[in-house]
Amino acid sequence: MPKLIDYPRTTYASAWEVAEVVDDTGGKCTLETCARKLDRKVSGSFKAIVGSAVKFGLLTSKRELLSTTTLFRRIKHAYDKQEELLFHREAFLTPPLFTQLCRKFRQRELPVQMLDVMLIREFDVEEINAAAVAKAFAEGARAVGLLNEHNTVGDIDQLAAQAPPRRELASPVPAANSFRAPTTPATGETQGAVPSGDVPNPAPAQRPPAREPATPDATDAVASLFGLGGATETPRAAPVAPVAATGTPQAVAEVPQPAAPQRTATPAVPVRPLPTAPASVPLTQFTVRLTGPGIDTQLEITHEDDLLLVQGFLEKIRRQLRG
DNA sequence: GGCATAAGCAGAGGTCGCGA
DNA sequence: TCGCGACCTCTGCTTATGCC
Repeated sequence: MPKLIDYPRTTYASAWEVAEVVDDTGGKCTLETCARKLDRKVSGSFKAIVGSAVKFGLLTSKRELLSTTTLFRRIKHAYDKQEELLFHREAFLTPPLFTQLCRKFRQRELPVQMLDVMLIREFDVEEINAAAVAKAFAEGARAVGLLNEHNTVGDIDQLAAQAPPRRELASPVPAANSFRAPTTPATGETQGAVPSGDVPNPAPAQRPPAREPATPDATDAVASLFGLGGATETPRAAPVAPVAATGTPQAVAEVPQPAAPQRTATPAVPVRPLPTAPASVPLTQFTVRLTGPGIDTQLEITHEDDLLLVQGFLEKIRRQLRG
């Protein structure tokens, strides 16, 4: 097997399309059959879509045999549109990376233009995948109602808490979500708090823990750019979907986090205040301020390496200008 | 014989270059 | 930008080997 990535590289819509085709064939079919039904070949790009469907918890894939999951069937057989949207949301948040992004930008503006940079720097997303993953996230979040027209990310916990009690289908209790990080009694997290259908559920020890941000502390300059340093919440591998299989909406098993910032008062793009006492700035400290669409912040340069970051952002801006 | 470890192999799925 | 398809990578399974 290749290096496994735990984030989808294609859009939720394309993953859903593949899952629907599998469902049309009776809930089970081979990769080849699925491709044929979509008038496509079993190519690398098609495998990427199937891989995304698996990562969204819509399908399972074993030995070229694709099967729909309980989560997919829940969506398909939702009682009403509201419930359908709720389950779509659950599927969309199955990849831990997407959950972390939603938590990170909870009720704040998603820096769409810089999202790929953040994915690379903070979430260990491969550079070659970053743009696709950023697109997949933005499009999917919009589709499931987690991102509004102002690019503000909804509060996934609040939305889930508002959800009506789950009306179970007559199906077995779904297995614990394979994408969730195993929980430890020490942290009080509940393992498999999220039903995700029959997604393959290898022993937690066999899977890497859900991705943690590469540099969750306040020292990450990109995080600082968006006011997401240590003072703000850190994305965790906490479970996402807050609806328990027993039918009662539950609060997500949050791990202890630093005091949450005043979310409602947080500007879309937080601006770090300019130093009020320039006289106290060391002679070796420089500051670069960047303002523009979706960004208004400053970078403090105290080390040669910081210049690389500035160069990266300038390059990004250059690409935007060339647009 | 039982267990631990290494080696070999198959296959899933990600990567990459190319073309439409 | 997207799809194709060859190629690459590496996990998990099976088998072989060595040690007790």
